[in-house]
Amino acid sequence: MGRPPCCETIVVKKGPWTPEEDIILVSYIQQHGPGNWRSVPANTGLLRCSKSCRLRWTNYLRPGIKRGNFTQPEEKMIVHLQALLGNRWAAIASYLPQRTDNDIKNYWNTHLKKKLKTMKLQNGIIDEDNTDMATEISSCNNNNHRCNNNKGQWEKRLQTDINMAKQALFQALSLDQPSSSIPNDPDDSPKPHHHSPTTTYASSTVNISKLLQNWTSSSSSRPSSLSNNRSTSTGEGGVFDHHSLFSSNSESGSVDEKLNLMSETSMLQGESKPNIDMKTTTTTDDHGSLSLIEKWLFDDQGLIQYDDDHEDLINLSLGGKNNDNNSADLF
DNA sequence: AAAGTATCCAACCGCGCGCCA
DNA sequence: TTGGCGCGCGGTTGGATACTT
Repeated sequence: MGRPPCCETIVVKKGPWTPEEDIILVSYIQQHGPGNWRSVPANTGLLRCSKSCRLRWTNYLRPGIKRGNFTQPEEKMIVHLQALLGNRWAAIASYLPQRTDNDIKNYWNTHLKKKLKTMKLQNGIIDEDNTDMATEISSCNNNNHRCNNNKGQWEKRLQTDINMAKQALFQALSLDQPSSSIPNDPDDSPKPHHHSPTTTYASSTVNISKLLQNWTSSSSSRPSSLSNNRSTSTGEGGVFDHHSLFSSNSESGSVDEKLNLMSETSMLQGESKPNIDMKTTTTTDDHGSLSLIEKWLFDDQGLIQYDDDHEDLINLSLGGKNNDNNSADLF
């Protein structure tokens, strides 16, 4: 025992993060790497609970995050995967390395759900909202007590299939390739999470304070909080919104420093997104059989050839009867 | 132009799992 | 073995913004 409670004893700040808090968090993570969240508030002086720090990092500050408009391929992929996995956003997000589960969840709830519903109606499919395959799977997932018997079984199959499909998917899709804000390891080799403090700009508290000074001096033009600045959330963004965060009245010197920080930050790319249980392994013999799921994922090449029309989407999500059959096989 | 309503999304909350003492 | 904690996940909330009347 002996682990002290998380953050119940200290006063924690809630609500939107300020740029200052962001930079403190980023610089700390640059030095120490993500993880050990409990120590973050203590070591940084942030009046945030560890959970909040982790959330802020994973959903907003983490390098490689793409924000704003979802592309058609992404949209289709989400629909497809949602039908396959249910509301397991973390699992879905593992297929879209640039998107956070929170982002995907939000996008689903605000856009796709509505879109699909509309399309179902247009197609004369009158089911009370939650009777499509996706929600069946989802509700099953969410009601373990009811579905336990099946769950273990299908999840095993599912994960085996998914692991196989995953790699193939990425190869086939080359998701959103360009420049993507995806981790930009020049040599594509994995990087350790931790970086030598001596080499990172933000590791210097002096430099951090310079940054803060710049913000303070330009406070008239800067938003009260990054997260409150809508334009940032829809920008081409990446990581945290460099433009707004670092725009200010940037004099040349500080610009370089800021850029340094940006590039250093992007070196943290190794930070892992939740991976869909790779530990459940894919043995080599698995490769022999393309599962139903995998076929379904790739069927009609919906993920590769993108028509913008609605029918495509609804086909993907509802899968017509084919998918129902497939799902029936699953369970 | 103002008020009301809808939409979006960052952040919070609570729960479950796995690890550790 | 057990109980507590950290972490990750999914659901929900609330404030800001956009749209409509």
